[in-house]
Amino acid sequence: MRCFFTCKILVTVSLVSNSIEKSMELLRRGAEEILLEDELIEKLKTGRKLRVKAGFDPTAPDLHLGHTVLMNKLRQFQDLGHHVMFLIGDFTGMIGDPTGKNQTRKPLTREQVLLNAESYKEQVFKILDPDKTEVLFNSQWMERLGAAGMISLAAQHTVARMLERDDFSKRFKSNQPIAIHEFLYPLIQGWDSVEMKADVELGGTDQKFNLLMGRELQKSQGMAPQTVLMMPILEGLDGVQKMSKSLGNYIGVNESPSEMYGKLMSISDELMWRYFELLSFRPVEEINQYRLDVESGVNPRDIKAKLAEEIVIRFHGEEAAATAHKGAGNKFKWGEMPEEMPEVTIDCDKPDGLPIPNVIQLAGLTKTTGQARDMMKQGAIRIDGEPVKDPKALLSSGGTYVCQAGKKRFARVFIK
RNA sequence: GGAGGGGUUCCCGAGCGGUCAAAGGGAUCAGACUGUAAAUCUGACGGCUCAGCCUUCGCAGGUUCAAAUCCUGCCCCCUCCA
Repeated sequence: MRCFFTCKILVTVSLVSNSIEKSMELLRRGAEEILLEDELIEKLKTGRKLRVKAGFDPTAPDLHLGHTVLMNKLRQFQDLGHHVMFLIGDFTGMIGDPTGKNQTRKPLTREQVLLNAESYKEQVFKILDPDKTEVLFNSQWMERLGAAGMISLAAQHTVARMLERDDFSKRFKSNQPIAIHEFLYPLIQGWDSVEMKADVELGGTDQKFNLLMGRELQKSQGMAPQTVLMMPILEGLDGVQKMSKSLGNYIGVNESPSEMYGKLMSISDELMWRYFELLSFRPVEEINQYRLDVESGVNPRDIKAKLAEEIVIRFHGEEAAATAHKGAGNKFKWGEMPEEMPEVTIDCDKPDGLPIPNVIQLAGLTKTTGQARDMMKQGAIRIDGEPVKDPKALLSSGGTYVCQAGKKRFARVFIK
């Protein structure tokens, strides 16, 4: 806005700086840290297409909303006309990024990596424009580097500096193992930046060390160091730990509209603001207004519904979002059943029928019959909507029953 | 290569001959409450044909009426020295 007034005086200069300021405003949104910001501004001033890099390990084949935080930022660069390079770390994937890990990762096989990479691409293009995105694999140059190259790369850094890194030093201090190859990971990620001639690299804040390594290596190769833009890590449904598949606290981009909607509605009120900040495309002013609304008594649930709707639309379209709303509706209240539920047929070999705990377990509603028994004691098991507490009660063959374990898990069971 | 410490149920972590399916915490699941929330309270949390039975305490043997606990060998991790 400041620029706006100066425009009147210095027309040519300010036209440029005005658009740069606008771009920066967009790029800064949600970003945790930009190293170095002035450097980025200088790069933008040159007016050339910047080479923007973001790398992904094809370790887990399914993208979740946490990944999209970064994608959204990439998309913004793309919209500003820059060159987005989507790097699939097929080579590094075989090492496993040690970031944030308190133990050594299990390496993936080549087949797994390639398979995951394919599915990655597919999902990524729900957000990025495929025509404007260059997809790269780091095996392309890493294989060519060879053992000798690897050693000279490794010579660029010292153990002491590696141990400066928080997760390494923590593991080191607490006597957890660190395998040698894990030290190679940041070096390779940095080397990718050299090979890709990256002007900017995006990554999560947990990637800081790896991202900065790119700068170091680029400098040592006589290149201008890349600007590093870090996005915060999205918390998972629990609101504490980062969203990740292995923790099971995620919302997958491929999940059904009603699942997605339901999960978004189940996040805490506190977390909702965080999701707005990092996932919503709504203007900041609008989100601030929501906050004020809630403070003055508006039910946070209704605001949360707006968020859920926006996200579902992004991945499934308007129409699906409308249905998601209904489908996810009052699913979790006692007495109301979802329209759709898994149907299961169970073979019964006994003349009297099957005990309910066994039916519940066989229908996949609980892992074990013991768990089903425990839930029965608490009145959490319902058959056709009626709580049943007797673990010896039988369901006879030939009948179809709506079985329910807790509020969320349903199945329509036919007993043969 | 040498010396020492350690591997317990999803995770952390007690136990160190019987009363141990194994304290406590976390995570998880369920019930109440509620806004499909959080917080809180309550309960469950190895498996089963469940008032009983079966399988677990790095792995394999052994001692004993009885072992997570004692002995032997092996595997793995960590620390210090070289």
